[in-house]
Amino acid sequence: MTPPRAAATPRAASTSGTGPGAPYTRVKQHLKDGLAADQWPSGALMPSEAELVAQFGVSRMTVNRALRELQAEGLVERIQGVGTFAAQLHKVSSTLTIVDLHEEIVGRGHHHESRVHLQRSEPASIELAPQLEVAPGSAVFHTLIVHLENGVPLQCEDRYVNPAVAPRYLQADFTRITPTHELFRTTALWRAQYSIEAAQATRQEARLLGVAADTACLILVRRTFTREAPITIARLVHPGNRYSLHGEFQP
Amino acid sequence: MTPPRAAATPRAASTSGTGPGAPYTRVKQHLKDGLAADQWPSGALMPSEAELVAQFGVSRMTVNRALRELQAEGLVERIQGVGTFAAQLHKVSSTLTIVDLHEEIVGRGHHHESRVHLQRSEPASIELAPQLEVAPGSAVFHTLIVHLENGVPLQCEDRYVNPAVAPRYLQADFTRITPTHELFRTTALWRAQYSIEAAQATRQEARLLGVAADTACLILVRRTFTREAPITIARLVHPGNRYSLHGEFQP
DNA sequence: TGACTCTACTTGTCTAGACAACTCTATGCA
DNA sequence: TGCATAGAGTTGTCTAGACAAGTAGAGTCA
Repeated sequence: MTPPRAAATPRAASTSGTGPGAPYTRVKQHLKDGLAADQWPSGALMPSEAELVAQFGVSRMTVNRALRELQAEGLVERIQGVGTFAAQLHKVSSTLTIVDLHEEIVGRGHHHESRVHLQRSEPASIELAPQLEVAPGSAVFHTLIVHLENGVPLQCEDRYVNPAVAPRYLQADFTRITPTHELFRTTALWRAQYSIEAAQATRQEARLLGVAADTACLILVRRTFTREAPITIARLVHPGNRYSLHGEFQP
Repeated sequence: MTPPRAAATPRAASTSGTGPGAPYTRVKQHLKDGLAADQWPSGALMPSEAELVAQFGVSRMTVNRALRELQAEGLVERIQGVGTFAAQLHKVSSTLTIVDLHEEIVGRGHHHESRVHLQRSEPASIELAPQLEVAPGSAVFHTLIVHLENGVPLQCEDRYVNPAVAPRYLQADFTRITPTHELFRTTALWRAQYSIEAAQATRQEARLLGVAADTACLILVRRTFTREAPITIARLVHPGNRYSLHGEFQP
């Protein structure tokens, strides 16, 4: 016999039937939720395709697609002839690829909300000006936005934008679209430069994120460029206890 | 160039001289090759599913899978009701390049010193074994090294190595060369997987790094692979206040 | 001219069944 | 006891057809 399966909660009623979207997304989200809730600890055997077919009343191809995509996302590991297992880090996924946070959160089936704390034009400080290659004192755009996933602060985004590259930046409604999305839409990304560090957030950031002032945070500072000029410099602060970056590359 | 329109015998096609592996991988590779050869410039309309079905003599689901995976890889863009288009390559993956710490420190004109705290063979724990794809309890190599830059602890490197891939690993003198260098020299890196998080170091790590136990640290866990098997898993701990990762990518 | 509808084409998804490949366990035999 | 093998269970893949959803263009009508 194959290894014993964790006694699956007969939870058919809650998710089968009326989930949002296509059947395969329902199966996928059901498994994602279970993984997030630690229903299957790392390495545990998950339900087989046949069991999911019975539970959701869909065809095997549909279940197979859901599982295949979870595997591609690194959430599960599958072994032919053996079974499907919960992968190690079901914490949070993000690659260093520049990804739109909104799409990432929604992709997890969760709710994304942006709180815009600042959206205005400011004179460039003496430290900032060379970063954006503008004259000190000339106007630059500044936004300060906190992103929430299901109501929980996930990222504090402090961003300066070069007006020469994105002149209409300030007119966007950042409660509806993210700065990343707006800049992707209006500029031609050519190069990015990033630095990642672990440190304490500033007092203001800690307050905005709702964490203690001495919490270890993951701070990513990213500068992006068109072929000619800097587009933006962003300081992205994640509370370390609920976020981890991960990625993969293949030379 | 176009494969012969083999009649409905599905398996016949796969064994008759055409590319390796499953039909969907053949379709996928064919399109990848075409994209690499600039057969479809950025934004150009690519063959429809129906055309590929006719060309390869496979079912539409098979073609669909190939295209869906290319889309997931960012190589094509698909619009329902319109068609499939060659993508402009812009969000290519980031390179969190694996750098040899020694070269990095020396490159800064500083002095590099390694303190080897552990260098031995151990039985693989139940948690570690699947990470290296070895049997639990079988021997794995373990090194624990602290790297100092100009006498200041910069990184605590806790590393496990798969003996099947690097059988002579333990014979190296790690006061003279780094594990990264040794493994680069003796193995063929194919893929790497990493996760980055901000957290507190363990008590032992804090002691080895000479920092307070509650210091925010940048922790990078990296697993590397040859084409066949895991090479090593390393936990690299940097005191957050004196280190930051940085990188750059250019599509 | 301008607005509308109809049609052809495309992708998105699902189904029910089939066979292949693989792993693990239990059984039977020497 | 030790080994070979059969069988059950699992994932991997493919098929042929179906309907839904979306787009673009041609044609129609006021």
